[in-house]
Amino acid sequence: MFSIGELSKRTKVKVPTIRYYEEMGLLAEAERTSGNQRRYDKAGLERLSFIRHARDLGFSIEAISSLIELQEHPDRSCEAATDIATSQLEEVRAKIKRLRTLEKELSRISKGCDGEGVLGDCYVLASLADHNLCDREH
Amino acid sequence: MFSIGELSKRTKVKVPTIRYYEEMGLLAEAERTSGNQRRYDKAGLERLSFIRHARDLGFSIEAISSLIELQEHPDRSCEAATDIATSQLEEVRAKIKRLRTLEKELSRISKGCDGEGVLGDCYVLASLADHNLCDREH
DNA sequence: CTTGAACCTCTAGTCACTAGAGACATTACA
DNA sequence: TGTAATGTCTCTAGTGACTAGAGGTTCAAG
Repeated sequence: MFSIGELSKRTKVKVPTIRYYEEMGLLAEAERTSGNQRRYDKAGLERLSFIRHARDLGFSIEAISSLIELQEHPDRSCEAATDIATSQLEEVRAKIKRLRTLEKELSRISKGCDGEGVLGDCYVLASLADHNLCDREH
Repeated sequence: MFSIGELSKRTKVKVPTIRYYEEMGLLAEAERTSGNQRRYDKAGLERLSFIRHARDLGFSIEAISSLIELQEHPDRSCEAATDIATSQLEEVRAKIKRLRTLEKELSRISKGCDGEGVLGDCYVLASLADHNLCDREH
């Protein structure tokens, strides 16, 4: 059994974040010492590692909740879990696509201005003021 | 002179968002009718278009504030504006990089599981539980 | 047995909005 | 001119996923 600080060190999840996850129902309520401090075991560590890993991959708290619920029924079909992962993948791909468009636009804007002139003629500001100067929609 | 709703239609920025921008100091306080309703002119429209466009490109409210301040001194060097745009571009590139890593990882996880088995053997859940199953850091 | 670090709960703040309540203003039409 | 519908006003609270801080308690080392 170890303390919340120890759990924090091992998982690299900050202490207040662990308490937050408990409040959100991602982590079961921890056992307590007689002095009301949380104590964790290996199961708690594994659960939090799972959450941390999923968060790193961009899964929302809600999605993680669903995944955890699924974990608790190992006999069921794993279609639902695969669905969640796939839709997360789609979201990531959509974000990448959008960011690539922005990248092109921003790089065009940055390049258009060498930073040496005066703001009155600045291409950065002009581009932002006038959408028509853009190559494409975004 | 036109109303906030009209301005909203023309810029595609929602009415409460316009009021929010005013509160945040991005938009000057609008003139009012005798009945206390906001009225805008061409200058207000242009200013809001600028803000909208910059937000679309992912600039933070704070960055936009700086850009607007710069706009008000057309005699100064445009280096600062270029800096803001460039750092925004760097942020976007960093995000893309990170998301690409996630994409690879998620696609590996999704592919590992055809959704036909049972949760107890689900590769999606196993991958999330055990970081060691990952190809690389993320 | 004392000290100091770690822990507890609770509230409030972050960002960029969004939603809703309840009251007042404007506009279109009869 | 009357009225009904739509628009607008302010204010408060909620979103997601935390983070920061106050003020108090408990633990572990020496």
